[in-house]
Amino acid sequence: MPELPEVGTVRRGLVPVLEGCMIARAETRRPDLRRPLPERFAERLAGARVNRLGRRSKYLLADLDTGETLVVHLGMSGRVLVSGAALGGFHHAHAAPGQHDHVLIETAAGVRITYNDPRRFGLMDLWPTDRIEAHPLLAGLGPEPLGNAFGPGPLAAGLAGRRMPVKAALLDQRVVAGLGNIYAAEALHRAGIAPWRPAGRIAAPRVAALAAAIRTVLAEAIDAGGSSLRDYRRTDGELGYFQHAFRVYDRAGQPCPAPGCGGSIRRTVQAGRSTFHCPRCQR
DNA sequence: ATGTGTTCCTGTCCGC
DNA sequence: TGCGGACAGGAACACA
Repeated sequence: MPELPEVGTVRRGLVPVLEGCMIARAETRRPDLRRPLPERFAERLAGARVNRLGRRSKYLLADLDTGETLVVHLGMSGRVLVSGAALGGFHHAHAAPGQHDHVLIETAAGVRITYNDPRRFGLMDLWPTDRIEAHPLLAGLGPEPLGNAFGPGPLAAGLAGRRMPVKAALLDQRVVAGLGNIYAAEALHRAGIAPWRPAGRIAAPRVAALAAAIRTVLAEAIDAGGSSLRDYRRTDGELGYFQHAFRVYDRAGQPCPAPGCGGSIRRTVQAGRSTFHCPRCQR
């Protein structure tokens, strides 16, 4: 579910209530998500101050003053909701946890952060902050698409020699970190590249256009607060609205929005994932 | 080494 | 209305 813009939006919502704040209490309502939660997870969080809340690819990273970093991935259906902020000294009661509320974190200021994940494809881990780049899930990640380490050159290098469809290559987090099914399809449409084209067989100018399209579509989606289809919500429970700006994703049979194109959006399946594209203007 | 298929889990939607 | 099957923002893993 959440790709880079959604995780970035969650981070934006959490920064004001978490960064610089103390975790007063944590509660795990089951022992595992996709994999077991860390040993003594709640105890290791309680009393810790959050020095900084960052994001790497689709991971949230909360640096604690205990020397550990809390690593959170939302999987397909993970949500983070903020509630119960103390306003003017008035603390209102927290709602009873719901069925898929798996982890609760409460700050010293009376804010509750609820991690909800029906499918439990998400994960949480604790890892030494000074070695966070060596975390097994982070070590192999490619460049951040919005950072200086990404551009036409790095993208071309990541795609070079690969015969798999470029759409599948964009989902490989080693090539570029943070793209998922929506934004890979949207970036390819903006760049006019067909999703089944072999990744290593795209001319340099078109790879450059793709790198630019990746950056712009992600930046626009972040501005829109991400895309809400089914599960995703912002931390205040509101919807993102970038789904209204989709040009191909989930638009099978609808007209291609490219000016003067007149094509019709098609849905196909690649590597087990739905792909949407316009056969007319994507080559 | 690369690339594809399967799997984890729950919820929703659609056709019969 | 019930039931089965397809499908869903991810990605690790087993395999050809």
